[in-house]
Order: sequence, then C-alpha cells, then structure tokens
Amino acid sequence: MSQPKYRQIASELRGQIVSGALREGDRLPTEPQLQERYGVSRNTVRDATALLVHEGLVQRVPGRAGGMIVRKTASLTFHAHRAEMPAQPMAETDAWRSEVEAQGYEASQDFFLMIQSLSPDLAERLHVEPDSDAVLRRCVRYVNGQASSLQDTYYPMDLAEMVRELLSSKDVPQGTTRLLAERGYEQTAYYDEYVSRMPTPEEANLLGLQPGTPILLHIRTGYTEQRPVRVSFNVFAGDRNQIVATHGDVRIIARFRPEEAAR
Amino acid sequence: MSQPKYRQIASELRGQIVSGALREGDRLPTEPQLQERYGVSRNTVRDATALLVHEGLVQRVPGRAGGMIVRKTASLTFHAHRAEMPAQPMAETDAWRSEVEAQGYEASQDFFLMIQSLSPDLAERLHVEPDSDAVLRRCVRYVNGQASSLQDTYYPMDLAEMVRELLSSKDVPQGTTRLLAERGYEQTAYYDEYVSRMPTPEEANLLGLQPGTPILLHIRTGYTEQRPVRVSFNVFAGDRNQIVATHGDVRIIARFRPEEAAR
DNA sequence: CAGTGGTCTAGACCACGCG
DNA sequence: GCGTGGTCTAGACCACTGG
Repeated sequence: MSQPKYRQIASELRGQIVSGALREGDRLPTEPQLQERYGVSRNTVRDATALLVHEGLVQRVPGRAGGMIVRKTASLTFHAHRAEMPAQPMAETDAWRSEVEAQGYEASQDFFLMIQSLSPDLAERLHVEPDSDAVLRRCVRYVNGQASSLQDTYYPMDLAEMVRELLSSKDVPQGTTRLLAERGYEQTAYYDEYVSRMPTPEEANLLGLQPGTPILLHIRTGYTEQRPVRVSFNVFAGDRNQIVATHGDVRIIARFRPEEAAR
Repeated sequence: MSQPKYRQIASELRGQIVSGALREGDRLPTEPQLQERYGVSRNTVRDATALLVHEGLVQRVPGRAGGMIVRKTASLTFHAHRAEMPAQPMAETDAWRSEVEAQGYEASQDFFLMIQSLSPDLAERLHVEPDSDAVLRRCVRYVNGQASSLQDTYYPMDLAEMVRELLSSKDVPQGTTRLLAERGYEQTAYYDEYVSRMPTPEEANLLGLQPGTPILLHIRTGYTEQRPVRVSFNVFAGDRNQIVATHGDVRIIARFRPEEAAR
C-alpha cells in the first residue's frame, strides 16, 4: 500500500500541475527546497522530479536563472489530407507552410536528397527487391525556428528514372504528388499507419526533443492503379503536433469546426 | 564533446540492441556486472539503464530470476475504419474481436457505463452546453489477457434519451454505430485526431504500461447530417498497437497487402 | 537462501549562465 | 560570484522470487 517517498512527492507535485495550482511556465520549488520540505536526500528529490520529466509534465533548465518549469503543450494541427489530394491546386510543402502560418507561426524547412539501398521492410512496402536503390527525399520542418517534424519519402529508383525531377536536390515547385500525377502516376489509394513510440537519440537530436517526449509517426504508402510509388515517414514531435484526418462530408464538420472550412 | 559516463554506457548497450547482438527477450548484464565492466558505481549503471528503459528498449524485472531484458515490439494492427462504416454488417466490438483473433491473439473486454458532466472541451466537440450531462461508455480491451487499449465514447444526454439502449450497461448487439443509424442518426462524417503523448499514471495503471511506453490517442468525432452525435477517445498502449486507415480504392492496396483483403 | 532490481542516504565536484 | 541543475561515488537496507 505504502508508496515510496519519491512517488508520493511526485504525486503531490503532479496534483499541483494538473489541478492548475502550477501553470504552464511556472517554476517548481528548487531541489534544495524540496529536500527541506519533505526531509529527504537530494537523490530522492531527483527521482521524484525525474518521474515528472518522463511524463512530459516538467522540463529542467540548468543555470543560475534555471529551475524546473511546467511544460507548455502548444499543439500544431497537421491535416493528413490537405497536402495530398491530386485535385489540390497546392504543393505539399506550400500546403504545410500555409497551414503553419494560418495557425500563427513562422514556417521554414530544410531539404536533403539521398540515394539509399532499401531495407527488407521498405522494399516490401514498395514491392521491389530488397537492397535495390531508392531515392530518399528528406524534409526537416521548422516552426518558429524550432524543428517540429521531419518527412522522409522513398521513391523506387526505376520510377525516379522516369520522373527525373525526383533526382534533383531542389524543391519540386508543384509538389511531388502533383508532379507524379502529371507524368501519369496519379496516386489513387493511400495506406496510412499511425504509431506512437519513443524517439531514437538521433530523432531526439534532430527535433530537439526534451526527455519524456514521444513521437507520432505517420507512415503513408501511396499507390497508383498499378503499384506502390512512394512511402513517406512523417516524424512529429509529440509535444508540438497532432494529425487530423476527415472522412465523409467535410461541409458538415465545417459547420461545427469553422477552422476546417479554410479550404 | 565528452559524453558523461552513463550516456556512453547506454550508447554501447543500445548499439548491441539495435544491431541485433542482443535480441528481443535477451537479458542484459546484471547491474554488478556492468559496474565491474565499466568501473563505475551502481547509481551510474542505473542512470545508464534508466535511459534505455525510458526509450522503451529495455524492461527491468525484479526477483531472483529477473534482470533487464530487451523488450518485444509485437504490434497489433487496428483498422480505424472497419468497425465504423454503416454499410458494415459487423458490430464494433465484434469487428475488434475478429481483428485481434485474425492476428492470432485472444480477445476479451470489460464494459462500463457512466453518466458524466461534460468538460468545456468535450462540450465544444459535441456542440452542447458545458456542464450538461453525457453518457460515457467505456470499453477496456484485453489481448491475451493483457489490457491493450481502452475506448471512452461520450453521447449527449438528449440523444441517449431518444436512443435508450445507450443507457443500458449491456453491450449493444449490433454495435452502437449501427444502432444509431437504425434510429435515424447515421454518421456521415468523421473528424479524426491522432496524438502521441506519455500516459497519465491512471492510464499507465489501467493498461499495465511499462515506463518508457507512450500512448497513441485516436479521437473520433462522429457527425450526422445535422450534428455531432458522439466523440470517442481510443487510448492505445503504444508498444502494442498501431492504427491503420486506408483511403481510395482498397482493392489496389489489397493486391500488395494481402492481409488487407480480409474484408 | 541467494541474487536480482528498488529505494534511499550523504556526501562530492562540475557546467552553466544571470547579476 | 553563486545558485541552479548535471553527474558521480560508496555505501545501506528492502522486496521479490526461483532453487
């Protein structure tokens, strides 16, 4: 029945956060203050606050003016469909940019192009031979100068040879989905997977993730009538993003969620 | 540049895991062995392994025959659409059950019914007054006897009074979506949100989550032509579930993913 | 019983960054 | 300078559980 001390301390602090006694951005008591208040050693205090850190509730900030502060949960909404439908007049990247800006933030992105040998898993998704080559187009997306998500899209090499723009390290002005459609590779079916997991150290580094921040992974495989033509891995910082998808008559939803009417 | 000791140790162990030198279910060296090997104190060893635990890679098991073992990443696939489309002959719960069983697991569930006053957030989603009552139907779903996900669905009270079966603490045989459709409340639009976050202690307890396990949250608001009629919160243990949604012509996808043909 | 991890103490020195 | 958190040590006792 009796909880260990560090859990009791964590519970009490957590209660103050979820009840609103401590608000976003507020500072928790310092470690010496918590030692004093609960009559425990510093390590016990740290065990307690480590729990809160790994729950994503609290962030530790070193330095004289630092401390432990209650994290913010600002969330950017990403629409899984807006950027994708061939009928759309807008390129993917522009769709993402306009979405971010419509939500009042500043958007920018970095682009990379690589040629990679396909892992068995990826080869199966693209229905090509393992170890065959693919074009990897990576896009790191920044919101207010802070890395927020990244997108890795793989195209089979034989397709890239038919649509040479995919091999250019420049942005495709009209968006790759439209480009492919113009060349006769219109994607008419999507297979979407959603996964939640902890980041690899590399992802945590790329996205500047605090401890206790999971990632939201959206994997989209796009099919023409004939074959899969690409697979995209969208890696979102879980504390700063959510994904929205709609089905059926969007006009009904727009009546109750005006922000959805935006197109 | 120099990494702290505990990170170096964690990196080395992580490398053995991701490279496959240590496989799922394998035991890591014990804490005394790691102290010896790296010449550090026990706390430093624990700091190192705590990192791996919170990355979801490793699970600690107390007891004589315990140790630290590499976690499994078995993943159940949940189709966001199968259970929902009014054309489906199958009830929601049965759809879930058959999906689990088709993947070779054993399925069971517990059901609860509660009446709750709506928070402002929920009231807005359902487009009713804050503090008005709603029916909450909770379903805890078990796979192989282990809690795997839970679903909380809220219906506005005025709707439940028109469709009294919603107030019964028994399962609705044909599924609530079909029931509502039969009574003239056919859902023709969905608003789906996907979120990744760390669990609350309550969720961790309900789902038996190990430290370092995030949850995948799927929020679905269902609309008839007239209004929102329900909002469902699907809480999935991130280490054991993924969600799949398809768009467009499913037959194309089925050609390359035979398991999708199962409907 | 013996060996695993779980909790806790009382110290120490360091890196950082505002005043 | 000096107070914050970051890292690390060397101990201690406990709870659990298979042999």
